Amino acid sequence: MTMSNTGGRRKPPTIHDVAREAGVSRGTVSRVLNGGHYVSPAAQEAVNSAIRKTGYVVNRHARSLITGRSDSIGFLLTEPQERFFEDPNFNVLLSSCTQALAAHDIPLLLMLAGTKDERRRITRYITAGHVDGVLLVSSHSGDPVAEELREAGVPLVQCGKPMGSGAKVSYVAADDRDGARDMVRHLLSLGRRRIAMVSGPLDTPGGVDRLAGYKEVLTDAGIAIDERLVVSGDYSRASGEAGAERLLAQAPDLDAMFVASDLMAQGALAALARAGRRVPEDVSVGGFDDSVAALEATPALTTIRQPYDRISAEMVRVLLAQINGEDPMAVILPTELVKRDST
Amino acid sequence: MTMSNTGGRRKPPTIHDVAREAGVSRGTVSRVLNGGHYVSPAAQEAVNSAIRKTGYVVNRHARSLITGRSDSIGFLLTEPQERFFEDPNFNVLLSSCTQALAAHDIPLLLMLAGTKDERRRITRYITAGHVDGVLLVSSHSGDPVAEELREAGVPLVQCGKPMGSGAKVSYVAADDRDGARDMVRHLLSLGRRRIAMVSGPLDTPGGVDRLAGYKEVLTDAGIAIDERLVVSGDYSRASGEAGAERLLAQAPDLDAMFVASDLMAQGALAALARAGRRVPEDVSVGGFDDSVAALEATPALTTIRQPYDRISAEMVRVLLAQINGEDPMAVILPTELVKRDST
DNA sequence: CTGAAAGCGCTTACAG
DNA sequence: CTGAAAGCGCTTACAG
Repeated sequence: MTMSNTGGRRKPPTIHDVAREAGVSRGTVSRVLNGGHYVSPAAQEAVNSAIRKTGYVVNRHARSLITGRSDSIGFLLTEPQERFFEDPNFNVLLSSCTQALAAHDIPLLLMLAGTKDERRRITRYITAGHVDGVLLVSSHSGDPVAEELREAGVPLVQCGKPMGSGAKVSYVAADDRDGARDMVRHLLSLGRRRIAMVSGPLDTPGGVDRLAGYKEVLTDAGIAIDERLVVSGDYSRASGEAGAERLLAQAPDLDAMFVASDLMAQGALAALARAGRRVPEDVSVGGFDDSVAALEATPALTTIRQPYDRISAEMVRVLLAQINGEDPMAVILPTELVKRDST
Repeated sequence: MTMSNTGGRRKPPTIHDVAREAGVSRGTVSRVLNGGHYVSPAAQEAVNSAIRKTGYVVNRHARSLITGRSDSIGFLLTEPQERFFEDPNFNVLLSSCTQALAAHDIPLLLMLAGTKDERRRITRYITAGHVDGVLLVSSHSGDPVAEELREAGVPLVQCGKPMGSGAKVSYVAADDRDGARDMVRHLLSLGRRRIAMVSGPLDTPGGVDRLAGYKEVLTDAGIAIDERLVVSGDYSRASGEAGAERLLAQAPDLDAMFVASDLMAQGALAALARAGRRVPEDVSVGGFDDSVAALEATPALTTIRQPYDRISAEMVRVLLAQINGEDPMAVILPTELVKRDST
């Protein structure tokens, strides 16, 4: 028992050690490990106390070898990383997915596949069965990785509605269109009538749907859509700044701006400040996301909250269900208007 | 061969399939997989082409079961996550570590252990051998996890100099003290004489060392240290704002601020703007990190660049060496002054 | 240089 | 409810 442990790693106890300690067979130990079905209370008890005593932790490799499952999940980013890492939403998503999985004792493998080469390597790794399923963060349409994984039958859930074909892919998304509607209605309720919009990229669902919500509410209010009031950015801060500048040039009489992400709204705020427009006195500004960027902005941004904690939890739930044989499904979560100082 | 693949996952080829295809034994296949020693060129060739043909990918679980290695690395965060996720440096670190490991075909497991419970669970997981080594991001002194892992003999490298005991732990860090010296010298060269500092937390090495560099240069320049010119924050934006406000109250005649992180400097900039001080005309402001926060700031921040790409690469290199039996080592990387518009 | 064989630590029918 | 046994896919001495 008194093993000389000179810095090296001890050999961990195996199921065999537990069985000996508990006075049962390895099969019985395995049974209590896997749910305790068909095990007598006495054996159950003996095994549990032996596990505590030995400090036994299951060897996942041995288990995976036989079950054919890896008991791990991949978190895959298939686009240039800068975009995601710049975006505060990404952090929230990554950390809450990690936590949701931790609750199931499932480790998360982070996979970055920004280049073609990396995508090939990682697709191979995944299809070889090294993870049981994939949480995919990729907004653009026609992502080849998503398609390949789907064809290979890898359980998959996307964050955000996929643009592409109506293929049966699971996804979890906030209700972009409804969020946009809420924001524009709020702006209208403030008496604003020349409401501009900086949308997201129009090859992403968030870009398209938020713009659609904007147009819908204005039209319903009897306000004609003025194309000079609409520009689009790429969700980066810089593009929000450029977009706002363009709007100020095209439509100097604007009295509100709905910007499709908080980060872009930060940029818009900078452009407005430079142009000498006061926020919210002269121009009301609404963002989208309710990320830390909304609070960091000056003034603090009125925005549409995307429930990223719930999104992550649902992504994990849907993926786990799919791994267990359930069919794909889409989950749409409601957003919420958060009023702060910019409107 | 024409297996009906109704959406399910095909059973991947095994070493046995490759052996049959190549007309050799499984042992020989394994040998070429593991470096090709003691294999004839002909066999080598046959096996490689069989691998291509079958699309074989090694089953890591089977391999790990026998080698006793997991062929994966953990990236462990032992503090409340908000801190790290708010900090843009963290993203850079995480993504470049992932990439550095990908080059070795080693997957990275993300591990968040913000609470005591999680720390216990994860320590257990790690010491059970589920990862071969750990990249640890934890700045505070006396982190119990670091200590436990070290005692268990788990290969470990920390990001940043550990505060605690002079224990033999590997770490990789930027030269904080030297970076601080460069910044303060730069401020002096601009003619500034009432240079204030917002330091980091004084229970972190970055907090202590950057402050030491500041004091050293001033003293060398024959300027007495004025304690009213020194406050400390916790690296958050808010604490930078609060710190700058305190400085302005305590020492209204200050003509420069050296702020120990770009994020805090953003906050300081906001406080200065509110106080009506122009940057850099009235007050020169220097940051630290050269994170995206430096570029997002208005005006763009003069700062000290921490080479996070190199830091990550070195962390991975040192960890891999340690896994292969090498002794721990510390690596200190030089910083660089980046001049922008705030000084 | 190469094949046959043992064994890594676990799970799971199969008998009882 | 429980034990004995087979087998998951690989690596590695061991003979040749």
